Amino acid sequence: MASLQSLRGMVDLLPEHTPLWQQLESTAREHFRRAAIREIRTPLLEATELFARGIGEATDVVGKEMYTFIDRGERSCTLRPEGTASVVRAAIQHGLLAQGPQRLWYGGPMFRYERPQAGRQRQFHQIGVELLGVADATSDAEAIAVAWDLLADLGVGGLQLEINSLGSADDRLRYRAELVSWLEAHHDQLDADSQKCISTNPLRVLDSKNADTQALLAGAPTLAAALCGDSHERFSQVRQALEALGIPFVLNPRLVRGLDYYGHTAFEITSSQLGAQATVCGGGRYDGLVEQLGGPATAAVGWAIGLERLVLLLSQAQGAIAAAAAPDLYVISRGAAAERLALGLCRQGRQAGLVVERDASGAAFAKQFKRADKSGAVWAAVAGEEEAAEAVVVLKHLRDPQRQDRRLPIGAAVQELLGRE
RNA sequence: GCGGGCGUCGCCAAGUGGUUAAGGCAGUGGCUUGUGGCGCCACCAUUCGGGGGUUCAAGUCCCCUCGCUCGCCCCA
Repeated sequence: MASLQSLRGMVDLLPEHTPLWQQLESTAREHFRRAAIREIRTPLLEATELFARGIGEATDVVGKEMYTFIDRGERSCTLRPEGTASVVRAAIQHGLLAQGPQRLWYGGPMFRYERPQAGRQRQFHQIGVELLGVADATSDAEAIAVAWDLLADLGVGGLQLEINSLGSADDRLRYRAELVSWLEAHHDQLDADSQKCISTNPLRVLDSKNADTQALLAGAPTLAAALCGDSHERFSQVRQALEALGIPFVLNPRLVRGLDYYGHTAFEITSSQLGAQATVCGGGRYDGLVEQLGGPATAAVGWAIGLERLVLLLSQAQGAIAAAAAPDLYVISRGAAAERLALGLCRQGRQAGLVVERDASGAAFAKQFKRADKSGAVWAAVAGEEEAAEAVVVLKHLRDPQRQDRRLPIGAAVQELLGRE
């Protein structure tokens, strides 16, 4: 088409799709409300430095996926590629952390310049939870439980929770050195992508999708073995808490995160019903981030759910969700005076709480009745020249041919329908 | 950034080089000058994402380009 199109990776959600999104969002809101987690809304646009410092300069997200530009004030700005950094920035900026632990959730569009594929767009939507100022292992489990219960309640099938411990910063530093020397010793047996990772982000080699590399890694030093006693103990407490909650999980010693701020607990919830992009929810602990962004030392744990993938799952699981409700009343009119009368009826009906649709086509009555029928409305109100002259409308039941039509002034017609609903 | 698949009406979709590009859905008008759901009739792509080329002849073959899509990387 030569006509204008949306930008690559930027999709329109048409009216037939928005009900599912609305249902999903309202279910999430209800879960957060019950968990005493409050909403925070931050700007879509932030200083580039926030993400560079928060997520990590060396990550792919910051290195090659951000929508960054210089604004008219010569500032480098970036459309948020994720939500955590903004939430932490806002918490620091407004001194929320001085008021005790913060239980926050956020939602909305995020932007990453990637090649679109199933379940991945350039403008995509996340909903996420951040628990700031909580250091105990049970909070990790609580955060996971909120995500797990939400997904289960939405009816997402084939869920699996995978967890791992990335250990403390010291643990990772030590392990990283061990791993790098091992990887270098086996350099020639690795796939090309993994070879490139050795110098930039060696831990990522662990979850390579290359089968040969995975087989080779069986002999590599493990992250678990590199954890210090405290880290081990902490991870064990998280697992015990999950067991106590009855939330099933599998240990995945190869699970690592792509954002630099994570440490200790890392987890992903995947669905077997998705294709290559199987992760619906990802998160973990990030005890160093608040301080790194200039705030007080604050322990924290959080996660994000990708809504596009969720919608993909839900739309194939339950088929198309019920479309918007049919109107209570469909108003048919013809002729200038009748159209004015019909307009007034619509307004009164709506003010009274009815869902009212008006046919503004001025087409033949037969046509308008066809559309009234198709709209799914139970009642139709008809106004033509005769009715307009008497200031009444004809109320007609569209689903029961036995019912008599009634001629009523518009106020009485609205009352009549309210009584019957 | 790198691979594979695909691109014919708003949607689905025939069409395997030969004169006027099936059909279905949706839409519009009518049969029915003010009463629907069924039925019937008519209308609805001078054009096959765009641009070049090959050929007497191209939606059908070739090249380029754009777009969509799936996967890699990475991530939710």
